[in-house]
Amino acid sequence: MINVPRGTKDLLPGEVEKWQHLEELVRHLCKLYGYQEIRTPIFEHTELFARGIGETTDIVQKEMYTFEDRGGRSITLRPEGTASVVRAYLEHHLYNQPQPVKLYYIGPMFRYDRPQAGRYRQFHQFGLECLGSHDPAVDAEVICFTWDYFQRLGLKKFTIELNSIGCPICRPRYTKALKAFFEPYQDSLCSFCRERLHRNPLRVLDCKVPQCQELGKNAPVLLENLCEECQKHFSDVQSYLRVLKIPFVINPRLVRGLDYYTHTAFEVVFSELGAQASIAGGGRYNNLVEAYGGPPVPAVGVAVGIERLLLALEKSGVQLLPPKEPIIFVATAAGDSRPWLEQEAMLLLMELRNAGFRAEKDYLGRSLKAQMKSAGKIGARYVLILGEEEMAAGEVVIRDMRAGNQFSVPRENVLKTIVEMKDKEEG
RNA sequence: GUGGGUGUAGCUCAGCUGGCCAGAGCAUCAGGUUGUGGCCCUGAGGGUCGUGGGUUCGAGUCCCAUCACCCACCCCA
Repeated sequence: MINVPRGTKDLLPGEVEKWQHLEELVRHLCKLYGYQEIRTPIFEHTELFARGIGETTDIVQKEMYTFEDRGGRSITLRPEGTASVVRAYLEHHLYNQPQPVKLYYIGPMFRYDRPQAGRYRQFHQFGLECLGSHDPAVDAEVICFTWDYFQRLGLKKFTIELNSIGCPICRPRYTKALKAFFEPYQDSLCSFCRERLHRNPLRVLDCKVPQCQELGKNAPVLLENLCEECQKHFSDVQSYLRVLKIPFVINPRLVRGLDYYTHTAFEVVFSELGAQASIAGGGRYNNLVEAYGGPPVPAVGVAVGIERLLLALEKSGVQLLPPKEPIIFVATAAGDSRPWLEQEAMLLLMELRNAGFRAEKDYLGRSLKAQMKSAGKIGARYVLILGEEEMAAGEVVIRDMRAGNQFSVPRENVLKTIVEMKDKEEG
């Protein structure tokens, strides 16, 4: 018996419909916001991620699905979407198109993590990337999209956390000050933070160990040390959000690991999910395109985790299953002429489907009784019964499964009658 | 990668301190007379008790290992 690989799962009927619904809304909103879909490969040269995401991050250091292909190339299953989009933007010279270029993607991502609630090795994201504009309005648009999307789905109790992590001018200045601040207390920090202090000092402020928190209380605050330009950008983004009436809270400890990330950082948190509370994250990355060897193109983006969103929606009591298409079941009565009736049934199915109805019949050679039973089980709205006698008289029985009554109509009027009943029902 | 919990039919679970206990409900399929559903009744199929070792006369039931899932840490979607 072979099972799915660890950290992956099958999506069965009953569940996929929810995914389809989420995806449809993504596509619909992207149309409204002017984002066009881009499909990139799910694997790339390892170097793309190593350079773009950062050699020092956990993703690159221990979470990548990397392998050598038969040609000896190092290949990695994408752990996130931005790197590929930027690669494609450069590779196809999209910077020569009218700017900004607004793209969205949707699909599987892969990280070799230890699975737990809301965390899988193959998980799914959709994301937006807007390349080519510095305008804080774009930051606001991306956040607005995210908020709009969750709002339309009916998600409750989520929080948009916002921060600015500065730029290559002010952040290094700040991290240096931060290091200088903590260094005298190094021995009092937890072992993780001692490591963090070198790799990513901002994270020390986010540590949960009480002692580290205590020490961090008097540390310099990034938001108070932004350069003028960063401050302006940050306050502009906030102004836009206020005008749009999008609620947010400022979380000074919200951090992005790398130098390519600049200015805006935001996350959408659904606290009831526990340890994996973050259902979306995004921000600006004004230096990534250049880092990949392209022109200096500013950009901002967001990624939404579908599995986590689904969990959050469930906790919000959101019903995602769309109403089912009414089923018309064609049954045949037993008897010597059943083979012929079966052919008639197939023909009727086709007619119904051509007219836009969902139509089904039995394929297990069941008795009429059993056919009725299974029609009831799958929730058929009407059952058309092809009986020997009626057919001989040129008639078909239409049974209304909800009302529990039935009547005969001439064979040639079956479609017409069904359409009439449907129209009547829909008022 | 570290720590804790769990693992019995498709699903939810029972099986006390090791010995006819391999079970229930639901689901599936078939019947309840001759051409009709939803309720009810009857019956059937389906399990190497996660896997592999070990202890024992004998192991779902004890021990070890392994795998998977869940939860937490790390990190993130």
